[in-house]
Amino acid sequence: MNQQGRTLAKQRLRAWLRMLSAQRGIETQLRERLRVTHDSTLPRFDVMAALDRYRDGLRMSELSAKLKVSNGNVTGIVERLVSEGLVERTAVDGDRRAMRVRLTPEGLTRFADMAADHEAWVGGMLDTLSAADLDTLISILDRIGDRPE
Amino acid sequence: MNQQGRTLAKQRLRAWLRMLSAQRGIETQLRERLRVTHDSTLPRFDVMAALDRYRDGLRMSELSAKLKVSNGNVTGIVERLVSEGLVERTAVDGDRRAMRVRLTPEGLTRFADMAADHEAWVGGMLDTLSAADLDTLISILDRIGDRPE
DNA sequence: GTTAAATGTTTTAGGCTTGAAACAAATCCG
DNA sequence: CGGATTTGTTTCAAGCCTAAAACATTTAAC
Repeated sequence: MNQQGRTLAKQRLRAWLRMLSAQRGIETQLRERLRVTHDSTLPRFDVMAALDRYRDGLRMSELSAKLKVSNGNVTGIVERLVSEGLVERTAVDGDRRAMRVRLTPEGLTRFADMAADHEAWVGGMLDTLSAADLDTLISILDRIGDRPE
Repeated sequence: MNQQGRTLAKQRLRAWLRMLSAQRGIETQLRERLRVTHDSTLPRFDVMAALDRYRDGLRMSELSAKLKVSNGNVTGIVERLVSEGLVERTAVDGDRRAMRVRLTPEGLTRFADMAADHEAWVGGMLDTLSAADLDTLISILDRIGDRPE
């Protein structure tokens, strides 16, 4: 490999490490604030956000696909949300294997509260970026080919 | 808040969600490949990368600070690396509370192998980005203020 | 219709992660 | 000095996460 290729590879690695660092910093903040302010966690927030967007509910497998996490993982998180009364599971008629999950009325209002804070927190952490920066960032991120093969 | 502020906040949220999505996609790939090719994990790789950079070793607390994870977390990961013979812990003289952790010779060569693959994998996933994109991305990420208060 | 394959979900085993509590050693301070 | 605080690390309880196995149900293929 030539010099240019080597340098480019190093630069890509550097970019990845910065992404990782920024992401961890932001997540640490969000996790902490969600815990203190709403006695909740990021994974629960993520599940509720998906269900808030799909008000008719989602199947377990749709949920794990949206969130890009394993099926078994979602099972546990939903279980806790159900026991907190924020989410409910109903049978899907026509397919006795599947479960439909959706927010309860309580879950809906609780999520609205959390989402408002969440948006403000993220906004605060990214407030050093201009509208142009944000557009640029999004367009670059969208071009990352992180799919297998 | 005016229309512009609202839109900007939404755009920031959108940028954050893209970061998260790209990051998860890349991590999923790296985790899988590290597992299949080197029978290892990302957290172990991260610890070894830090120790590879600081050949004289690091204290447990320095290690957790570099990696931005909790102390207790590092304890467990180092424990497994020690049992695999890739890392060793020695007393710090002058302070009987502290431990110095470093790669073993075996750990050093094993890490070199993994790091080469890792760099190539990351390079492959970011190969749609030009040198200019990478510079832009890094400069934007570096301006994110993810520190508390 | 019966068997075989595929699909949807949960369970399991093991590892990662955190925040808080526990412990030990070092330092501060009267 | 001797007690109080701080510092470095581990332990603990709980939750998150994955891959693989197990299970139930549905669909496909004879």
